[in-house]
Amino acid sequence: MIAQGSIRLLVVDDHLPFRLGMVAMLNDEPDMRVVADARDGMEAIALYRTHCPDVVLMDLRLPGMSGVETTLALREEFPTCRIIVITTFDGDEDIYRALQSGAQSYLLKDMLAEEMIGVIRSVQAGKPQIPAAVAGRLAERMRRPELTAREHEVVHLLVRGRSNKEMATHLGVSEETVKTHLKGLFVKLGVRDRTQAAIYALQHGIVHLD
Amino acid sequence: MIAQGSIRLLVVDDHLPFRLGMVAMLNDEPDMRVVADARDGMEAIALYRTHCPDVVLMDLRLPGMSGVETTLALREEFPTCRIIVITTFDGDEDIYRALQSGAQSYLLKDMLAEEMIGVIRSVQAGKPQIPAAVAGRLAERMRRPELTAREHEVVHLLVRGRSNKEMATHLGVSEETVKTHLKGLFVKLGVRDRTQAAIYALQHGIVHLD
DNA sequence: CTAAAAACCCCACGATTGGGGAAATGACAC
DNA sequence: GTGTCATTTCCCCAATCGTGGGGTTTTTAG
Repeated sequence: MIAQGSIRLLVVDDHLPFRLGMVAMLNDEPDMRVVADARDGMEAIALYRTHCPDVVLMDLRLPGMSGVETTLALREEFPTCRIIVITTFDGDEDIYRALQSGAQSYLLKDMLAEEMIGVIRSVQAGKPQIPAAVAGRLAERMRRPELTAREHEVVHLLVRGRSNKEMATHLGVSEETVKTHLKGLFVKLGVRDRTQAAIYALQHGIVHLD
Repeated sequence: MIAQGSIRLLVVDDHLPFRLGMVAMLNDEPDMRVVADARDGMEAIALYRTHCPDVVLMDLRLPGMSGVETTLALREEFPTCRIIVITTFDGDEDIYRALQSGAQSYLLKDMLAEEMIGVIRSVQAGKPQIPAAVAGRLAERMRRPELTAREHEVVHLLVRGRSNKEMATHLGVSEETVKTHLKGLFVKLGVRDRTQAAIYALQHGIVHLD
């Protein structure tokens, strides 16, 4: 009778050494057991169906479906499933979107084992904890005004290095309109020009390269 | 007589799960043994001194000393030491600098176990192999003209979002001079404006955020 | 339904930036 | 010394960009 209150886990990450390490680290805890591991979103969903784990540990950058897309799909099919994102991305927007899409908590890969273990137990217990470092970033995100749909399109094109004229053509609007959206963007991001806006967007995870 | 031709390894990475996973994966090979693991550069150097491993597996992003700095320090003290960088960074400049600083090969964390194992054996045998994906990026780097010291300073300030005037003040030169350096930068990077240059520099690892 | 808010659109002006070229200095290699 | 290269300064000029303001449409809340 090992696994009476045992927490059954699914690890999703495309790095083999990381998956192996998580398995080793978690199986070392007496009340935890990794029942499966997946290298991408499709595999994660399939394995969730067959194993019905208690908690999923999900990376954000995955080949094919992203971690956020996989989280949304899992929460759609299994509304009660518990997902903890674990990643190196520490942009406030990454954190916000992960929690928004249904994740219960958010861990960074350089955290201590005890912290990770503690968060997993808290999520399993239905009282999810958010590490202080992550909560701080989330607070940053909350202080930033919401971008409009157009502003998101504009900042996306900006990080692709497009000029105002190119954005205008691409969006089917006038160049003056693009400039208006950029103005709003600069104010909301607290920057003064397009270069700072592009860097800010990358740094905070509002837009990703590739 | 297990370890006759056994390869003794040191793993350097700040992510605990990754270190554990590498240890598990490599110790699974009959001819390999992880003799120590470090979470930062200082620890890596200390452990190298006491264990004299055959090959070091080194991450690039470490707290304190970077992977490149640690590699330089190790190669200085132990000119024959063999180092393989293993990281998620795939910018051509990251690869170039790692090999430049004395690393024998370069692996990406999402590669297959067989590929990693094969590269470690080849490095141990004194005939280092570079994975095709990495070699391709390196070729990209070779097609790009070398930046001058000033151009590096300028692109660094550019990624910090500074204006021409601010760069001029910061560098103690005229604004016209800054523009000249920017012109050279645009030509060498194959871009047309500062925003594209900043993005290019980040994407290719010429400058890193933080 | 109406009023307010938000999003979207446009013009005009000054500031900043980018593109062409030219040239002087110093360091360094041949 | 000669030649190459990095660094620096300057010019002119055109294009792009950022900021002021004003205006219209769409959404949302009551």
